[in-house]
Amino acid sequence: MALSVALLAAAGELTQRIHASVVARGFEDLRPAHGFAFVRLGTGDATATDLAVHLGVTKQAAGQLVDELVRKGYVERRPHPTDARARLVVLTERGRACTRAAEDAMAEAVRPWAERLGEDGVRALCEQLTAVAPEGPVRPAW
Amino acid sequence: MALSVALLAAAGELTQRIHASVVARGFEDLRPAHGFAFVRLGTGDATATDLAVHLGVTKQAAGQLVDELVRKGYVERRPHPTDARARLVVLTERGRACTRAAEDAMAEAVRPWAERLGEDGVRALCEQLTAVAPEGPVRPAW
DNA sequence: GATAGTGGTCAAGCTCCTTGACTATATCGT
DNA sequence: ACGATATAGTCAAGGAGCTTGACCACTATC
Repeated sequence: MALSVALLAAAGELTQRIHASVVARGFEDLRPAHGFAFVRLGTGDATATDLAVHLGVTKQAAGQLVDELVRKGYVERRPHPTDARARLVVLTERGRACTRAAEDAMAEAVRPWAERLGEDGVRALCEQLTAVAPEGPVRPAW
Repeated sequence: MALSVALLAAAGELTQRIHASVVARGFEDLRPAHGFAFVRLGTGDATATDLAVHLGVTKQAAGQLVDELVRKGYVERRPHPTDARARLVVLTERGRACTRAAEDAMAEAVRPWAERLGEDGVRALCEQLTAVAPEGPVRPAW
């Protein structure tokens, strides 16, 4: 019980820290939700529909999100190599820079834990957490 | 880095499980966000403004949330004992029943961890997580 | 080659939250 | 005591982000 509450509170705090750090590095026009999109977009093989599935929203909502990220210069659309209906959504250089900032912020945020748990402890904790959410990082959606 | 991702994913998954369980017990007109409000309301001494601070939203938004919960029968407003401007927001019996359902769901969701970590391990993990978010459970807000 | 399925877009509407303005009560300073 | 300032709450209007529904273009299946 208390563990659940602590986990949710920690996740909320972690999200805010990451976001604050990303904003501080000059990416002021993003919200925390965009980070979850970037995780999927990072592989370079995502379509808008893939993104919709990953985020747990409709494909229309995903399309609007992509529009916004294109307008702000974080991603661009490219023709899909094998499917003329689809369009790949890939990160621009700015998008990759933002991704690096978020990764740095994440590493920074968990540094105290890493020091306390040690490398093996972190890996073990990671595996336990992953066991709960095997599908990878989806948008929390509350 | 991976730890952050795993933590966020676990929190999202945990939220969905708790919500699904609460809905399954007959509280179908609530969203996960309401749970964060119930945490603050449980103490019985909360005003709408207290709730706003706890959730990180404006007092107007908190007031609308309270209106909704009153309409659905989960809380009721009472005059504040010492401040004629303020009104206490307290859980009804239905509200308390829902809180118990959520607590059960939380305990259920972390049972596998409890078995694996042991009582001391859970407490230690709890403390580490709490160290990151000392303010208690606030709404994640992404 | 007809038929059903999938990727994407357009349009309308809804929900929840915001900002701004306002009233009533409380608190503080002198 | 009393005026100035701060706080609890409400009303109103607007906006961001999501939804549903309809639709077109292309793909896959038989």
